[in-house]
Amino acid sequence: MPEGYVPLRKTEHHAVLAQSLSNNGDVTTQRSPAQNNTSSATARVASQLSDTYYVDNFNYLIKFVTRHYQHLLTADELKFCHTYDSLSNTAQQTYVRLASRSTDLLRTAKLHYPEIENISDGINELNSIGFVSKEVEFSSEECASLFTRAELKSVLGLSSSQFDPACINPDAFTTPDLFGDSPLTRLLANDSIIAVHHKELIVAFRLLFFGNLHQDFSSFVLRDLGLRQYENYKIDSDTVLFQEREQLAAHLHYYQCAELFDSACEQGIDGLQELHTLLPQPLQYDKTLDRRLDTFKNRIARQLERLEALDIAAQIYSQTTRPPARERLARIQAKSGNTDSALTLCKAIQALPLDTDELDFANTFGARLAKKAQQCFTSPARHAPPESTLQLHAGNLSVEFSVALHYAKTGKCYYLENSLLNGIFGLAFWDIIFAPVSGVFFHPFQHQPTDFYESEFTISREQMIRQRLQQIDNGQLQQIVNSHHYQKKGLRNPLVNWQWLKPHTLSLALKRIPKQDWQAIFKLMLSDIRNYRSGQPDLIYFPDDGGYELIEVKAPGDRLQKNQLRWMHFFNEQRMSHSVVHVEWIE
DNA sequence: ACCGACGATG
DNA sequence: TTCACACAATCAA
DNA sequence: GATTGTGTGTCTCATCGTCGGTTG
Ligand SMILES: [Mn+2]
Ligand SMILES: [Mn+2]
Repeated sequence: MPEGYVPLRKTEHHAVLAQSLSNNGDVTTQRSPAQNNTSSATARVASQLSDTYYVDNFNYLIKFVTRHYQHLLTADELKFCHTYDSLSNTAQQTYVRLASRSTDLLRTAKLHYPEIENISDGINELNSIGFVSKEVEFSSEECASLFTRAELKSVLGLSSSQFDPACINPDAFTTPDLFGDSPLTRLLANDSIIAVHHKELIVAFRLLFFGNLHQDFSSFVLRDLGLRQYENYKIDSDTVLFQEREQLAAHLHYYQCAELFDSACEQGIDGLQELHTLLPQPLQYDKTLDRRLDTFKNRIARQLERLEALDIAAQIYSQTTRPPARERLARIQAKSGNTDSALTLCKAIQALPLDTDELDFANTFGARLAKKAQQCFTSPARHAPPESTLQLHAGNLSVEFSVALHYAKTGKCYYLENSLLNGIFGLAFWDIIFAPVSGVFFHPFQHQPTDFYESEFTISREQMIRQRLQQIDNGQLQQIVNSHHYQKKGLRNPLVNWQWLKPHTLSLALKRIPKQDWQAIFKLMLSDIRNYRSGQPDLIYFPDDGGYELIEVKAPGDRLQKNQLRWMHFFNEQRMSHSVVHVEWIE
């Protein structure tokens, strides 16, 4: 099943090793990132949280939504905020603790909060105003998930090793045994079940505050512990993320649909089609909603393609503009023998491409289609990068490191892939990325402006970008990069990977690569950050004789990817030294 | 007894 | 809760 | 050669306790 992947988390955390290869041929491995940094941004680390931190954070959120969004809140939501405010400290503590648990049903015996003086007082108070229920009805499935397998086995008398909680008889928990006790009363002999209410309101509040649902209260904690440090950008208090209630409702609605994706996949074509009809309507004034909906529609349609429901997929693709919708549509048309409309679509993409990827597709795919159909189609010639072959002994190292080691004999060579150009771009334009453009910073936990990958990013900052390119022309690049590297070290930036960027490598790159080349690189990246932040060559090589070369390493059987070819094409046009090295293993 | 996944925590 | 890359399988001419 | 799907390394904040399964 291609979609619906199971994300697996690695608990074993391998220390990240940054290998730098010098021309004595020795391989130095450095542990990173530096914990005892002396620079300004990393000065504050490992602070302690106050003992009321979680209530403080919750109160902050409540205050934020009532202050900024009072007019958008429903009567229920307002009442919730008001009631919460009137609670005793103990009840507030208790509610925040309970609401931060992942399930709605909880066992009181499993609650251990030593900082709450008397948690049963808190629960009683919450019960009286309806924030929790002490009397709960629950299904046998819910009951099974509340207790451990050992507990269930012992109380149900099913000691079999093949015990499956999924097929417990619905009445099993309530059926009295010989002594007149039901399994449930035994499970609850020294325990009780409570239900936590109104958690869905907190979800809505999170959306109002963060603008998304993948961030939560841990953002506060991680910041306050100094584990995630954000740039101190100016938050735009004039613009507000949501104007209308229908907007909030639509986003919440979307997130509910997104959760259904996996099960819809399992239900096949009908399930996916049903899910598509379930989606909220877009709103003209909400571009974020458009983006979320279009991305999701593309995902549904892509899965329908896999199930060979091409017509339905095509219909959904044609409802969105977001790439790769037009690419997929053209492929479907070509596949179903509709060469003419596929070609027309390719020409439309060529005329008004929405991004680089789409344009490259139209050029290559259109040319191939036209050739087959013997029609006329114009597309730029493809660049064939200089290639060479290197014979190496197979060892423990990856191909990239093996080649780097080879080049280290005659210079310095680093395996940095996207980290180098991205990192220098991020440092060179740091202040512009975090510039106070209106409506791009809404809360203190953003690592990038909301429009970072949009085409408006460049337009909204045109003046600043022009100035920066001029400064680079005046020879100030090295100074700008170095000062940002020093001042901002450890702060989050969408393009800067601090562990891989060592000052030595930075200064070498800035010294060896001329400013005209940097200007061209930056202009290119600014033209489409999303598509040009990847595909950069594996290695950068600084020969002892001077100069530099960007090298993409290819093991036997591996070939250039689309985005890698794009960069090679650019290097060629800019007359920057580049090549592809094919490795042949010997012995 | 050991492990890996997972939730809770600050 | 990826994301970007390498790699393998498949199909078509 | 083109396309697609799958696997892998790297990246998440780090650590502790529990659960459930496998191994001895
Ligand atoms: Mn690579
Ligand atoms: Mn490579």
